[in-house]
Amino acid sequence: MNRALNKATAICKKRGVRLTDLRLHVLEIIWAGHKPQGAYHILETLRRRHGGAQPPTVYRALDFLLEQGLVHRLESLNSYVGCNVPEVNHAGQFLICGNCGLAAEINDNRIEKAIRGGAAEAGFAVAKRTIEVEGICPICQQAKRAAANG
Amino acid sequence: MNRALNKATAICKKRGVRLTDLRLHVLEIIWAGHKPQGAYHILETLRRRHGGAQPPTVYRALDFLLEQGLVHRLESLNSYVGCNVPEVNHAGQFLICGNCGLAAEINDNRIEKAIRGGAAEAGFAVAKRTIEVEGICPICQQAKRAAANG
DNA sequence: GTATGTTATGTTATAATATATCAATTACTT
DNA sequence: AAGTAATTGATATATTATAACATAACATAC
Repeated sequence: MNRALNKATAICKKRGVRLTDLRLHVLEIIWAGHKPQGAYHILETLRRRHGGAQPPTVYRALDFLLEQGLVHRLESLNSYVGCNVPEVNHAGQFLICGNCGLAAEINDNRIEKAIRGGAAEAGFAVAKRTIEVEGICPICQQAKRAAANG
Repeated sequence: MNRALNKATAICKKRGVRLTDLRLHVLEIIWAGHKPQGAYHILETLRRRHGGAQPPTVYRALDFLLEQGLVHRLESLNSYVGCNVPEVNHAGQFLICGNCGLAAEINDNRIEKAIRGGAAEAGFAVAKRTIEVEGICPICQQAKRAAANG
């Protein structure tokens, strides 16, 4: 997490954009959550240190962080998660555990290729991809098996 | 569209589930729209023939239609679109035009395979897939080129 | 054909997510 | 320091979705 925040600071400096206290704080809240965070949950947490925060406060910060690729938005959960590789522009592919709520970002080139291929066949110029797979993560699978056998 | 409604009627009969007037009406509104329809837009339209309709009226009908695979939900648009192949259980893959708003469903096996592969490598048991690609459809691309050249 | 359970709908209220708008402030540039 | 642009504050409201409870329609057994 600290690595992520340091990386974010460095990237913004390099790009000449301003990672203000507020924005950094929102990013910190997202990372600290370990799971995708909803905007209003972020708002609640933010208010502990930032009294008068309102929905636009959070959404603006999120907009900035999304633009800079520092977070991804999960469309199927209406929530936001930190990006591990913000230095490279990419479309996130997510595996979301329906049991524990964890969202793992993967970057599978075959998926990316397959999507580009499918879109190309339809003559479609791709701008943005939303790839979200919901299921059960290995840890929860094992826990369930253990519970069933115990 | 009539074909889609007839197909839906047949499927529901076969499955022993009730495609009531209300549900059929909602399905009809979705197909008539030609584009993904938001729940509240559906509600508005529904009220023309069904006076006291309320949000739950629509959402319940949508739940039913989704369960039966007669419509898909587009997570990135919070909206709903009819399914052309409701007889087979499948995950929809969508190409959404950011210009004209049309959503084309494709069923590319390479994408499906790539996703299964990526998830399997992570030990993830897949339950649901959200594959939505936003971009520009061929028709709008051509229109734009024409406008640029004209 | 009436009781009974089940499924579907009506009705009211509210939760959850997101944006518009305009004013005030802060930071950057010269 | 003045001018400009970017950021934040503040209020209101739009949009999407569900909770909760009452009633109606339908099906089945008796």
